Amino acid sequence: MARDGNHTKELIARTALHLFVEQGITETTIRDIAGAAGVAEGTLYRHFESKDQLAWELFSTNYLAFARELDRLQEEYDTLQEKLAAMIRQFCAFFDRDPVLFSYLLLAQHAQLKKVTPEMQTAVTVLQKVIAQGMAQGEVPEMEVELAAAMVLGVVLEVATFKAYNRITQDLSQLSETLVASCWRVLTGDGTP
Amino acid sequence: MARDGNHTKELIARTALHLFVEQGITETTIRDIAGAAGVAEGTLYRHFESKDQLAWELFSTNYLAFARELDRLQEEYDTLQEKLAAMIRQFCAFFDRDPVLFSYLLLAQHAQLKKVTPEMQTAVTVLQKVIAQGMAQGEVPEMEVELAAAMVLGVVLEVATFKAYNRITQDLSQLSETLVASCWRVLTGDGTP
DNA sequence: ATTATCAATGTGAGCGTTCACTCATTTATT
DNA sequence: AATAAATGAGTGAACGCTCACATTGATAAT
Repeated sequence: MARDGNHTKELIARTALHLFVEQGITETTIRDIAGAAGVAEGTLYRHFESKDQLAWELFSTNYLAFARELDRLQEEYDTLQEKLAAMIRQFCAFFDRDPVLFSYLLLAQHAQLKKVTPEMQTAVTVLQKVIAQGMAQGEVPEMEVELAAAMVLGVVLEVATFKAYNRITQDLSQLSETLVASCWRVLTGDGTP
Repeated sequence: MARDGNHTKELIARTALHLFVEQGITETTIRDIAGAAGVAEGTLYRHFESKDQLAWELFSTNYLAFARELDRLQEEYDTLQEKLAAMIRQFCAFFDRDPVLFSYLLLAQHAQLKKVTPEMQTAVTVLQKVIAQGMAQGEVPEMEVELAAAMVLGVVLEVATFKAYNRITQDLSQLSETLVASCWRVLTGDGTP
């Protein structure tokens, strides 16, 4: 191997990730990425087919890997309450470990989600599955699974978004138990006050 | 007045709104908008300074107007519970009335929020103000206002997002009482299980 | 009633710029 | 010497925007 190509690819990917988050994907040019990474434009095309493919690889790899991680985790527990708590803690840890990556997944969703085929497992489908099981077991009252999933996801995702915008200062992991409790309250209410 | 210019401006604005939501702002060209609206490119510049200004006008007008609407509404009620319920119902009605506009505000946020100065009143600041008052009155337990606002906003916003993606079929207004109940449960829990 | 005038509105070919991407060449490693 | 990696000037296409000109309709003068 000459001039570690893998290191260069990683460097380009990380640099692109940061710039995409700061400026948006379309607003970031190949020259921007190459310049910030300290490589020539041509080098980028030795490691990625195109700018689109770079953006997609950055998205799909991490988006799908996170879904697998969540699914593997939920299998370790028996009740919805435990599964949900574990997933939320994992989510918070993921955010704290790499906030830039999280922001990218959030940002790129609109553009890239069209390329996600229905049979792919995402964080949303895992959450819906777990909630549906919990309802079938009578652990929480019956309601529309999609609605329940949206509300739970909303609690966690919006807090993460606030954190990404520095509207919240604490680490997400410090807030995970509050989030778990709030999500549980949302699920155990049946909607009639 | 010759060849109703106001009508043309509205036509261009609505067309741009739809295309921006479908394809993204940067991905939509002036030619796209002009073509879809059935006018020449030059006509667009007769009514808007630039593409950026068109996107900003579309955003700021509606974003700030909605915040004013919410603030006016909350003033009509005395308790946090009533204020919150009224605001959520208003939010749902707004979405159902013009889902495309809502999607645009959601989509454009990332790009346009930098131009929103801190002293401008937004839906988020109104929500935070109302929640802070409710806590001061002892109506709900004390907790970080930003965190509480994020969770409440998340519940409503994510359900709206699901609806925008057709993951939920009912009108948002049909779900408003469920959302109100869920948000209330989030606020009245103190986070310690 | 007819015509002239004028400002508002609409047009689209063309301009300068920027962009993603290519490729002949150079550099580093084995 | 052979190969993998890196380079950056160059290319064609697409973009936002301009501008000289055409069209329209209201108003005023005849």
